[in-house]
Amino acid sequence: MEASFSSSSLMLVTQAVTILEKCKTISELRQIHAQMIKTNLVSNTFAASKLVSFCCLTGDLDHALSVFHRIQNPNPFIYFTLINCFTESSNPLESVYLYAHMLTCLEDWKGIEFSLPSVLKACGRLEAFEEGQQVHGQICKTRLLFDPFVANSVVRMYLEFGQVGFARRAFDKMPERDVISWNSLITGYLRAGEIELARELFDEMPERDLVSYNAMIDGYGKFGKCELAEEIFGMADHKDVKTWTSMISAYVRNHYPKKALDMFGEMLCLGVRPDAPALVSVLSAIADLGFVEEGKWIHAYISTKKLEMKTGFIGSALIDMYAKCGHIENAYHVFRSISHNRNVGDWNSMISGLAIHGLGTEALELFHDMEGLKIEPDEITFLGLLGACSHGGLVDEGRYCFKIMQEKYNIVPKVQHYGCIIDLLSRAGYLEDALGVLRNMPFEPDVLAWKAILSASMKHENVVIGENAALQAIELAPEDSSCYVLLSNIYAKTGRWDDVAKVRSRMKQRRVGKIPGCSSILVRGKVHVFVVGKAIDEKFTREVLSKLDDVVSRLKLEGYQPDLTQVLLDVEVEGKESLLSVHSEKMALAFGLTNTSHGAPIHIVKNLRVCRDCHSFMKLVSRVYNRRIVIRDQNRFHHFENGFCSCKDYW
DNA sequence: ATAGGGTTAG
Repeated sequence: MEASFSSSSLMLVTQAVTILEKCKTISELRQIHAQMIKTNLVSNTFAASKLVSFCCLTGDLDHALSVFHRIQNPNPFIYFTLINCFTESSNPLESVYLYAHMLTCLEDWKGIEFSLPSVLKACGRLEAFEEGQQVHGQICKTRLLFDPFVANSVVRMYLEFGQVGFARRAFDKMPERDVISWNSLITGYLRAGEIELARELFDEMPERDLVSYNAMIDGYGKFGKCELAEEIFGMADHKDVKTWTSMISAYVRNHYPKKALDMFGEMLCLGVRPDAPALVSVLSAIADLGFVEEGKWIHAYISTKKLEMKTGFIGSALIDMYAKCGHIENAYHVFRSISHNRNVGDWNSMISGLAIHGLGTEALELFHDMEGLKIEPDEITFLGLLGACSHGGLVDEGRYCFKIMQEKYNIVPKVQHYGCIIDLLSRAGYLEDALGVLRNMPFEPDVLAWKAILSASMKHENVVIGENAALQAIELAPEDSSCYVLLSNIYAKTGRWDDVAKVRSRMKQRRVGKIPGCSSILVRGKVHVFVVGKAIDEKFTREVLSKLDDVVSRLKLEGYQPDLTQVLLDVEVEGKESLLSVHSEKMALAFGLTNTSHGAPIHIVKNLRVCRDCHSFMKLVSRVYNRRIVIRDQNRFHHFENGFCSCKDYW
């Protein structure tokens, strides 16, 4: 039949291919296919190959395969097209079959090397280690190993299996190594946490390109080695937006948000255009700092550059930034503006945002909408929801979320989810129930679980449970100062000053330092930072202390009595009082009162939890001075207005 | 056809 094709059928082939190229839908494709069968064009290798590629493009893989099996002399390229497609499909096994088929059917193996990276990738996706080794074996027996793409793909496959040792051996046996071989292995080591080995390779490699530096910076950042990341960053002569983003996110991850923000500024000065990942990481730094002005600038930048909010993380990063800067309405505004293209991350950011503002009911409503739209929640959604219930004191709702997460959505709770539910129950006063969950969960209780019980015991004045929880927490995290502080709080509260002293000396012995409380406030575009009794910029200290004196006297007229129960030291009442009155958030507030216009809201960010005395102090100030005060503490927001706090004194 | 950066989380 094929032999009888003449110049006129060649025209038919050309025609068919032209039509195929214009074809848009699967049904059109099927019509063309039918036509090709009628005219026997399917037996023409070229036309049929074209048909196969178009089927692949449209994702109709079954169809592609059935056409393929009728091709009389398939060439390596058509195998390559199919293998490539199947590797990325839900059925990567087919590409291994096709590979075997190819080896037996093709007489001339020229061109098969193009398929090998895909076949190796398919083995990786199938977690078929032995098959992968077999393919590797075949490669070693041929000249294929001299193809850099093939040899590098072998390394890549072993890394995907998590077999760094095998990858290293394949790397060592490569006849030639190019920069990609080195980079692959370096990233492999970094992902496996072998950062020293990665560095050795990095130092050893004959030539480096940009990717080598970027990979090292990112790898160091992910393992908490900011200084080393900085070293590599300094070594890189050329930097692109990924180099900068790697360094910025290293800072973000290791809680140096200010450095991250400065680095972003430097990048802009050098004329490097930020793309979506760069903006997302700087937004996360800004969220940490609570610098809403900077955040608004980024938001405007995104709008003018028309960067897509529907794909990727831009939407959720913006929502998170506004929520963490205390502007929950702006967060909601962004959330609404992307109503047509929301992904689960956008919902999660909004739910968690509502949670930290104590808006539990609103978070639950949002979840309800989400369910209505059939958007599949994930484990982070439930962390947000449980947190929302916890902050809002919604015990039954929290229990319900914990239940449906498992029963309706088949999500196996992680230790964090148990932590949330323990926090929820204990905070609401169900200390015994919380202990029950802690004892029965399929994990060893971690520090945070015990700390949840501990702080709830403080709140509900249960010394016995509290003391035990504190001891457990200290056992698990002897370096964490907050556990000692809470334990000594318990003793202080019951007047057990000897025990307070013991805790303090144990802290000294173990060289555990108490993290100093620290509050910051943004005034006229500049951030001012305060610690107990002083301003970091010392020239403000006197002014602030004297203002604070005035405020305290005025509040006392309104019935303010300092709550001394939370001061740890065994000192005279007067000493306690003076210590309490200069807590960092009070300092920041006093500064805010004098330096912002009357009636303007005051935003403060604090690194620790706000203490009970500061809390009642802020409530009174909000009424007496008629100011809205927004404080973000370690865990959540407090909105003070007209004598009340949004947390309803439940925090 | 093989190598590099991003969100939400007790």
